[in-house]
Amino acid sequence: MTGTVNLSGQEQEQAVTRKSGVALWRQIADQVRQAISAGTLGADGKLPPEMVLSERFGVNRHTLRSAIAALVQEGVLRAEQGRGTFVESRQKLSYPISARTRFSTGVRSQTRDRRSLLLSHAVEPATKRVAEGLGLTEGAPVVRLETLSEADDRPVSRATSWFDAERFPGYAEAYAETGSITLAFQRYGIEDYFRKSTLVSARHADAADLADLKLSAGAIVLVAVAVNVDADGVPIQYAETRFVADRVELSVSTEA
Amino acid sequence: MTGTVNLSGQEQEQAVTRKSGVALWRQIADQVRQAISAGTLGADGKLPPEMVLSERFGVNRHTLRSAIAALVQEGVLRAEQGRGTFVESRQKLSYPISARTRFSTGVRSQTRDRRSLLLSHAVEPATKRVAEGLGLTEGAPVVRLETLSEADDRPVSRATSWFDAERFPGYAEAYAETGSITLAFQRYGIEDYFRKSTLVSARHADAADLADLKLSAGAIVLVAVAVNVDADGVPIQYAETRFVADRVELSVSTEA
DNA sequence: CGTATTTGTCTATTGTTCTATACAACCGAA
DNA sequence: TTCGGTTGTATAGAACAATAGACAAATACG
Repeated sequence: MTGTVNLSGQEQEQAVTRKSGVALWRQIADQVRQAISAGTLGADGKLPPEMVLSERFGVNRHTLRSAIAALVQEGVLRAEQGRGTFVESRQKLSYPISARTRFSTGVRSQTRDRRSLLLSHAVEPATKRVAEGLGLTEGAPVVRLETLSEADDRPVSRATSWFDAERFPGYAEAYAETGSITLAFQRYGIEDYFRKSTLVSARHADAADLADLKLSAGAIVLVAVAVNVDADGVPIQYAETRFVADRVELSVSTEA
Repeated sequence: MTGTVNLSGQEQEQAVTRKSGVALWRQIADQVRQAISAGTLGADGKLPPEMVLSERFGVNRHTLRSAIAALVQEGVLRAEQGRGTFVESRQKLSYPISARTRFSTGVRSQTRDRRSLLLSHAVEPATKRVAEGLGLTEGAPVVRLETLSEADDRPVSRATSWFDAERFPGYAEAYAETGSITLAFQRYGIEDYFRKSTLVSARHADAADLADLKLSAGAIVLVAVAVNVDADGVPIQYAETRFVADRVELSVSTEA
């Protein structure tokens, strides 16, 4: 039985690990960002002075300033000389995952402005993984969509979707015109569809996602690999979505 | 429309970001570990030579060696002088999340040996967050359990659970004797219970979790915050589980 | 106005990370 | 045994991260 156990992992602080791959300023930036999300730091909209925080984390003031600078760069904090450092944005978006999951609709109430951008699209042969997800044979033609979602003018997710190119020819154009997966499906006579399965994992963002999601190196993404099926249970969409872990949580409701 | 888009984010490689908080060797270690999990690297059990990998990632051989050293330390790889570097363990555990989620049972078929350890326990007043989860008033006495789960002698998750101390007096002892949440509940007449909700997020592991889960600094944990309810819908357990992101994925099934 | 508080800038020093080059040790096969 | 391929070790310099101390600039408040 250990003596010192942190209460919950979300309510603790002041725990940095030295000389091990991740710079102190980044560890602190991550913790501060998280504490702001949890409301345990800057609940009144204002951060404690740099001297106080640097002592609390046990680092030099300059190291702490590097962490704050990173968060200012991200738009999480705003520093004003002589006045203090203030919280600029706090809320985490909560994405519901259920049989009726439609990412574009679930978050509508939580944010003012939500947009989806089509970055690129292509028709290509299905890889083994995609073929399995869509129930096709490997090498069958599929439409690939690369999309970016923003909320309040800040990127929140980056998705790659695949569709059966034979069943949904010109899907990319349909999506581009409607700006919605649901509306594009309606053009093919699909009035309703369901989320069959979702695999959730987490990892460091790769270079491409870092750029698209405007993150700094070392940032974490939540990865959701999902299969959507039509009313007959036939797979119609295979998608991998990378969410900015700092801004998003996935809510799995399993009520009957 | 960008021209260069990586196929899926899981099938790409060779993308490190310089001078930004996370050491190159750690970024590479993360990517190699991930590629091994995905089967895109070392599928034949053997890794490409250090020279090949270092060129592929665009770094010095020594930097790449640091990454490999970290993975050897973690038990992912095994290096043999003169022969090469070999994959030691590969599989990711998949944890199902549904109304019937019982973490201890879902993974049984995927692994030979699975154990849960009770690290510590205590009775304490409920924080606001815990009280809300359990439907109690803030400050009401709750039992807190700190547990660690291992599969094949390697830590996979670290959980903190809270229970109503008035309804479940001595719950910690019941758990210690049975080694199971489900069996412990049966002592209080609860034959069945359901997962009401699960919030999934991701973050860097804090110092305490790094130690318990035997991770190196900068590692990522998947965080699942869950509420279990009894047959009447009354909350009986509030839990926060941190999974080692490199070894675990969460599977959300939403079939009707 | 004057003072305390707070963020911003500067210089210097030390330790870690990354690069570069070279060579040793080991394995497997000709 | 010899040789090519591979991992292991050593050394030195460049770039970055962290510490330290001092002071400037802006704000808030009496």
